[in-house]
Amino acid sequence: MAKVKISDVAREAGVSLGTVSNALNHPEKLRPETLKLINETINRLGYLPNQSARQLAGGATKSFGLVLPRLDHGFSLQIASGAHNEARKHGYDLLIANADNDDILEDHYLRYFMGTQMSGVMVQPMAFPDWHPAMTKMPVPIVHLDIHCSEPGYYVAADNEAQGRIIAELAIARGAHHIVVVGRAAFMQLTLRVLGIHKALALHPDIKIEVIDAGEWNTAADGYGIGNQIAERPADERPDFVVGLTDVLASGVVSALVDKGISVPGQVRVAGCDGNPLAWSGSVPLTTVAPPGYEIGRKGIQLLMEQIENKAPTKTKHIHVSSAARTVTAVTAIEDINRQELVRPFLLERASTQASSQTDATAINLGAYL
Amino acid sequence: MAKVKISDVAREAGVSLGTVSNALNHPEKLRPETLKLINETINRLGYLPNQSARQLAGGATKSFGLVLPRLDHGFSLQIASGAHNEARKHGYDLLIANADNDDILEDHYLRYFMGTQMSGVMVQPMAFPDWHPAMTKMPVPIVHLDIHCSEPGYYVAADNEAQGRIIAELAIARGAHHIVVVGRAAFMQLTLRVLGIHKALALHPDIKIEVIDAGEWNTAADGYGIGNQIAERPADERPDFVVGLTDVLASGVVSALVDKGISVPGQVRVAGCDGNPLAWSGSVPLTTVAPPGYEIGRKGIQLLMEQIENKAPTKTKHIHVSSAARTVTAVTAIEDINRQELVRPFLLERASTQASSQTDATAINLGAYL
DNA sequence: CTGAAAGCGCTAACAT
DNA sequence: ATGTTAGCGCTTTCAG
Repeated sequence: MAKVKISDVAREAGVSLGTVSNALNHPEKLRPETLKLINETINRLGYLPNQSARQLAGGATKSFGLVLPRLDHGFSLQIASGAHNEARKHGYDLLIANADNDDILEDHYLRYFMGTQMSGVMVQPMAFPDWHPAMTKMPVPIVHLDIHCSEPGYYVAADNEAQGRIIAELAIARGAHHIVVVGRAAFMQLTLRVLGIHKALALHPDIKIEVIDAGEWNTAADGYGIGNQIAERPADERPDFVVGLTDVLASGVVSALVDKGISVPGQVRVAGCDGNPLAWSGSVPLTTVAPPGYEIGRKGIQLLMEQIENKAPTKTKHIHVSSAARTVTAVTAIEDINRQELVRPFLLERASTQASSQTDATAINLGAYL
Repeated sequence: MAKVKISDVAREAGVSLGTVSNALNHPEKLRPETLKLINETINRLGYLPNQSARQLAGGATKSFGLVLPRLDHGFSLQIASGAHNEARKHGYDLLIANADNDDILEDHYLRYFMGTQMSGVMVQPMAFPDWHPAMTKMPVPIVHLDIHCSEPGYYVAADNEAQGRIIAELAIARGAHHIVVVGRAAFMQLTLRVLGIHKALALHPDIKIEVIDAGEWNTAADGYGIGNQIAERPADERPDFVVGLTDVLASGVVSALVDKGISVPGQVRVAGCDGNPLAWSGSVPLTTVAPPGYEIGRKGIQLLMEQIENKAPTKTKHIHVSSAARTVTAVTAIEDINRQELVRPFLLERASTQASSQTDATAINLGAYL
């Protein structure tokens, strides 16, 4: 129980405290034999450097914090994975906190990380983040994932316009003549998807496109309703390709269609648009466009590194300003950068749009999400 | 960038430094109005307590560390989830580190957490852990997950014997007359599974049981080989139920059987035994017995709490023993407890053993792993 | 409630 | 190459 500390090691090894510290932080400065002696002593005593003390004294930490909204979604895990690999590559540790769908917890961990003198923090914010203006000008580099935003800050997100474009291109490739886009473009993201679809289709004036902007919440039930409506049309007015702005919507459409005896993908192909894993679970595995979590995580760390490196000059080295003059508002010196990185999503084609039936749909899923 | 510190808050709020500290740690000791004033100032200045300093000064941390071997396996995520919820319930934070299948990293994070003055640390060790004897008597409560071990320490794992028993009971329920158990019981875990199977079957002397202990690595290829061998037997010597000691093995068996034109589960039912998600991806979704990750995570935190509470008396409060006498070997005072908790696994029945074909196999998967 | 002061264990100068 | 020392920011006394 008695904690072994650096001075114990020094005493036991018969060297000075500073030497042990050097053995830990600048081993190259020691004579190999001294180093060896010290390391042996460290192991013998089971000494563990007190990280808190190191950080307090040293400043830097060489570790990043990542706050995730949940751990049960492949996308977040991909982010964690990409972030971790990139961080290790730069010699940094990555600590992950699970906000568990709770925005208070999210905030809590965010502050915790910033207070731990992490070198940087990343967060995949919960839906509709309510930015503390303070957050923006925090003393620690921070990157927001999976979200676009015009506020100053660093953001990495999937390219929603590309998401739409990709799905439209698939429709074209599958020989669609009449496409119906389903869903209420209530948020920026969805609007961008619609935009992408239109852009891709602009090159194909022969293809008929129709947007059904019904329902308010983009629920599966909304999708089901729209699917029903489509099913009841005379065959020649029926689309041959339906795009759901979200996968939930699309899967509702599939259910309705199948219930009405319309074959998917035989008579109508259906695709979602956001890589939601639930897309596996329906009766017909749903084609979708998944955001590349791994890349987003990687990119996020890269932006963190960038901030760290640019900021390097800011050496606050023992500048003993008179206490009175220390007006904290000097903080505004931070440039109000807005940096947004978009990462291209990728197509996950499954049974709901396939030309011929294939059996390996599940394998594809696993590759993408596990 | 200039970090706001507690003294800044004190000055701005016109109170003393100690009062701000109290506002943070013992708010009940302050007059409500002072508290409010201080909190406002804290927000206004964007003050973030330096966690490193707090820990250094205060000792405790109210947070746990969890080292996971990987983030891409449902089991580990379940652990994380269960651990997180239980930790929050006790008012603790949970920080997760991903060792990424690298035992050096695992060790690194373990030490990191211990050095961070975490209140406790949990680890789901990589296969074949090579216990540092030191680890056992660390200054921080530690719990090992997903592993049995007779070394002193705290362990929470799935009940492997139950795992075998459950699968055997399923076989019985499905009317098996001739069961083949496939796999090399190379490790304790697998041996226990076999034991469980035998125990369950002991009550049914009419059922024929056969163990094929082939291959050395329990690979899918091994399973395939055994599957082939089974397929080639005359129909009356062929088992009607095959249990793979691991899912990988079982899926190899399924492949071989199907390739030889033997229907699964029509002619032969096959089940795995360890809840590996890959069990979804084969041509026939595989029945398996999954370890209850969530429960294991929960239980782990409970053991941590237990250690913390028992250890409470150990107040090392400023006992200024003479430096010379401070022999570190006093550590041995820790009782060499060996505490093992077993958690019962649960059956995930899928197509490979089902009586009638069902379609919701995927839904079951999602429920279990996402 | 204030003010002052003693550390917590370590790092990074600065000497030697 | 090694020893010495001044903090890092905070929590806790303890006496007003």
